[in-house]
Amino acid sequence: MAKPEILKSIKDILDKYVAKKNLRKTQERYRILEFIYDLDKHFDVDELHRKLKESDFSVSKATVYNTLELLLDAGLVRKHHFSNNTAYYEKSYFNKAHDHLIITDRNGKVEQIIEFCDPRIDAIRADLEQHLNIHISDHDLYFYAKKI
Amino acid sequence: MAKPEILKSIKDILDKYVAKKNLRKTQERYRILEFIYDLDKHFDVDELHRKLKESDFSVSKATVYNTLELLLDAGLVRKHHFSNNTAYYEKSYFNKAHDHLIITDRNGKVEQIIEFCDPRIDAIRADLEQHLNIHISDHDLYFYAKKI
DNA sequence: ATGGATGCAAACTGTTTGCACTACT
DNA sequence: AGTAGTGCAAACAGTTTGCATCCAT
Repeated sequence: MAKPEILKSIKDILDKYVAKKNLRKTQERYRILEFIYDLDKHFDVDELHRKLKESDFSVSKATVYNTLELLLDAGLVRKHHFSNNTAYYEKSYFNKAHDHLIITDRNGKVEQIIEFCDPRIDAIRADLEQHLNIHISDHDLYFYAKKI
Repeated sequence: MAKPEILKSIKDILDKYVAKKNLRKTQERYRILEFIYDLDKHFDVDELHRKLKESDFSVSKATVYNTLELLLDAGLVRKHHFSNNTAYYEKSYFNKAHDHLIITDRNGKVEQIIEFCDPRIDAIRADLEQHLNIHISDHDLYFYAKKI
């Protein structure tokens, strides 16, 4: 179970987001948010949908997609595309920006994800922004290693 | 049209690859390879298939997929997953390893791709390899900026 | 009570697969 | 001649969409 103060903070963020956008405070949105913050690794939509079903709270896949989209926009989750065609998500609050080392098996299936954070990325980013006179909103850095 | 010496080199690489793997030297493989090396930007499978059809040489989508897989394994093309569920490809020979700045419109649709290369990535990679005692085979670095 | 959100199923898109036919070796 | 490779269409997986129903406001 996520720590109570974290739970409070993320609900608060969702409250504000929902209020600002004039959306409704549905059970689904809050339950899915809490559920995600109880997970400790990256997950795909199917996995989340299945685990929600296994828990007491079952929702449709459409709602999972909708809610993830909303949480993404609210900055409460991050979305990743590793080197296959499935999107992966992870909670993002109290979980500072980071990069990934993806370890796959021989077939390219994701086996393990190691997170790290390196300040040199921000330096590259700053240089790019200055050099091209643009604003970079985000980045993805993935290193790949194959399991022997 | 790609420079003749480049054409010669890439055909040579494919020749050797095909010979080593005991595969056949089909028209399709060589024509698609040449075609890709005439393109100057990233492309997805659909685009390549369409452009091939528009040119004199039409092949099936299955063959496009098969051939890209083969060229990928031969090291003649690179494959990317930007922040959507389509795979993008690009020629890789005489086109040194590089990273990407993806500029999208408000809807997240890819508008422009700027390539760059920064040695700091290799430094990060080397540190990771040493620290975790693994071999990193590859990496993807994408910076994202939205068109105003 | 109103209409935004959900659930379900159908549609869609990118990719993979199976099988008859073609053409390299 | 033998069989890897191709073309086509059907199957698949992940995601999106349409519409009837439900429930937060």
